[in-house]
Amino acid sequence: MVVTRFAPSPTGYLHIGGLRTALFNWLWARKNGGKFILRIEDTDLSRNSEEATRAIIESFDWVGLDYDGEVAYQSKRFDIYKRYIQKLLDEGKAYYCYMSKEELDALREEQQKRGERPRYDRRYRDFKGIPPKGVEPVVRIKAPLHGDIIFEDGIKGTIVIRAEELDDFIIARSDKTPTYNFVVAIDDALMGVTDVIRGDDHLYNTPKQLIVYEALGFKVPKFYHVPMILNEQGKKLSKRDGAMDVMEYKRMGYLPEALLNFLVRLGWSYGDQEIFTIEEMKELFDPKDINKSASAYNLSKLEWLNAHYIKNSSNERLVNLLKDFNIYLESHDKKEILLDALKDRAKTIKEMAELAKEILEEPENYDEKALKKALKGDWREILTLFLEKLKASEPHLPVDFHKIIEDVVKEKEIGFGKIGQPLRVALLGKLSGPGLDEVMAIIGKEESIKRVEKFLREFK
RNA sequence: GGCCCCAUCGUCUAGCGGUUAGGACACCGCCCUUUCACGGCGGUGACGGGGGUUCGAGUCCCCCUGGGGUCGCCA
Repeated sequence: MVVTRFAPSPTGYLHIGGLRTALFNWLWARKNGGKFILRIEDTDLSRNSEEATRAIIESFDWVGLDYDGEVAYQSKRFDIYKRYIQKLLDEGKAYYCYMSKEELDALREEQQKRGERPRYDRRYRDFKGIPPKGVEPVVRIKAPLHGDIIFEDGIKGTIVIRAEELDDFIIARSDKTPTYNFVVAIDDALMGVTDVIRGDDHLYNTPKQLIVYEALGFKVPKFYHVPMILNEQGKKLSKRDGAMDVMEYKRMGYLPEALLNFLVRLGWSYGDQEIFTIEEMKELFDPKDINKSASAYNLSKLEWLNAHYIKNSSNERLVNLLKDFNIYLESHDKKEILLDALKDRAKTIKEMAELAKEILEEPENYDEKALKKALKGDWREILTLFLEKLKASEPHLPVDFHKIIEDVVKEKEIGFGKIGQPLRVALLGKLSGPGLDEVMAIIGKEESIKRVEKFLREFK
């Protein structure tokens, strides 16, 4: 059975890079009918926030990622870790180190000055004497002194780290709390995790965790280190790059499946396919196909995908989504026409809401450029004639309104543009938007008359 | 700086020794059209550089260059 996990530290919202690794893990587990575990890495008690955990779960809910079992909190498993620390101590595979932080800092500084790699010098590794008083020791694990640590990364290939690059890293702080590299290995082993898919900033942690696996005799999982996501400039993604928080995408009017589709294609591909339903992702995804190089985030691709998914959304769903942007269409009798017209031109739900507003509400002002184009020739005459015919009929559907426009065009022997432009500005205040017959059908005969009359009054 | 990883159009990518180097986004044209979009058609545009190996290299090897990661009692 395949067991994967997403193991964030609760230090803030879930960002899109995190969501992508979560997605990869989730897909792999779901594809194989396995388990996907959500585990909160909160061993550093001073940096936790429940808020952050809630934010992560909220994001999961929004995009539709589910996890198996309860959320695991490492802070609630300290007794387990303590047993293993004691075990290693008893077996002589770990030891107390009485070096203070100050001493350590001094040592590091000195090494740096000499141009050496800062590393603990293992001075307490085989310490037999009397420990110094007043120092709460940390526990360090005995890392191999020589040789190579080798592992096969499912994405990067064979990784070789020389033992000399590692030191006896701390597995328990002086306040007795266990550290990350230690608990990760234990939890992954105890929870039966078979495939670890994580950011490649963890690549260097892997040999450390391997040391723990080795010391405890645990079975080693398969590792996949996925390259990071870069910003649009090809630099490391940071808070300054705008939308990092997954929930921000909801607020901007993106559909969860668009975000997921976008993220799955960042670093992974399946031939020339661009559009993937969740089902297709599950069917086709394989972590071994993930690229080795980092990929840059690009918003216009996301927008394109979002537009695609909006186009293919049911109007019923759109009505619901629009509520978040203060557009309430349930009881609007022409909502189908409105939604169908807007679907093709909105890149986000937010944009769709804005466009809807522009149609539903009488224009407050008229675009300058649009006016210049509209107030030409005998526009007044044309609109007046149109108004006359509009009042004399009972139009409901777009075709009905179209017929009226057509009549005017025929009678005055003009092109559609001659009436189209002034009428469009009168109705919408600008030159773009859905077809005029549709617009009028949506707002109705009376509102159309009202807007044209107002326009006629305003511009003599 | 040490160690490690990476390198195809602007961007996401296909390519797994023999291709006119393909697709997508973006961009630019044309068509459709009462406008703006949508859609359709077409176009510009890439193997970072240098050495090898080979009959043949985007594909394999080495070096350089350029990016990135990491060197915590953070995760």
